[in-house]
Amino acid sequence: MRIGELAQHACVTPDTIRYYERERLLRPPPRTPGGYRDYSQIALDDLIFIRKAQVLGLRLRDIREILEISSGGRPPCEHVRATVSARLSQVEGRMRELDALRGTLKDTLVRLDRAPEPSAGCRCSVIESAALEAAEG
Amino acid sequence: MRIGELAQHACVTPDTIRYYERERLLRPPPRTPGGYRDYSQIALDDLIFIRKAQVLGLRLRDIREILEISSGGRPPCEHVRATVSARLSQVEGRMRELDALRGTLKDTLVRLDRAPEPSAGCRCSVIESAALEAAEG
DNA sequence: ATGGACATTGGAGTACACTCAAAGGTTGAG
DNA sequence: CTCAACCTTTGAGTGTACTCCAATGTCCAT
Repeated sequence: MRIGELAQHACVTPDTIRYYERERLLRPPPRTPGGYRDYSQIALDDLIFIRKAQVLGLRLRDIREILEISSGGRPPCEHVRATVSARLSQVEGRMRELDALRGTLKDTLVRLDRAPEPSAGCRCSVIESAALEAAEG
Repeated sequence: MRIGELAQHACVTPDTIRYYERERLLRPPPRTPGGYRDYSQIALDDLIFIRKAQVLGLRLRDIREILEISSGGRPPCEHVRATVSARLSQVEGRMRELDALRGTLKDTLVRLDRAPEPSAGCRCSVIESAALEAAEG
């Protein structure tokens, strides 16, 4: 199977497949006499595994580690659990940050509604009056 | 005031100030005979304005637009409102994405707890059994 | 043999806001 | 004079997962 066909089966582009190979997520396949990559069904399974792991929220770096462990013959389930758990913490942390940011943005909109008419020469009273610790010293 | 002093007052690094100049957020200041940047108090105000707008969740690109408008003599408040509002939508969209991802990750952890003992040769039954639409055809 | 679809490589570009390094010039104190 | 601390510029690197390009080569049907 050539790269275009494999790509179609997995709903990715050939560029993505070559990228995964460069990043060592897929092993380099054998080549045809003309130099084309020649994939087996196993390569399709590998590629689909990668996409599934991505859908679960794992990063390519994580997925590479999982694949490396399972190439070593050991089941990677324990590592998967740690990875998923770490990623969950990361996502939750990011959500907390975004939540705080959302609060600030909403508050800013309220203040903009209440703000006096803009005076000439001011940049923006609402931004100027924003709290900024430790920058005035 | 030289760049290091300005940087200290604003709690940023000299590199950041030069970066803002390259990105046209700060105007190029006059130079000393030796070629050093020579900042006024006004530059500090500008820099603090930028940091405040950043704390409010605006991007440098947005802030540059606001500064351009206010250099033109007009108060940028109307534009600020539109910018803040757009950024709020963006943040909320991102939060919805992350929330979905969090759900998937949590669900995966539950399935990992319930999973049978790993069998030799399996990569990871939980990942393998993940739903992946449109990739099997 | 000719044309079009497909493949190859290497390298650059995307978004974002910096951050760092190298190689050199300036300033001010001792 | 010398030394450290500071400054200059240019250019590249960070993280993420691709995406696109050019120039060239292969395959297959006509």
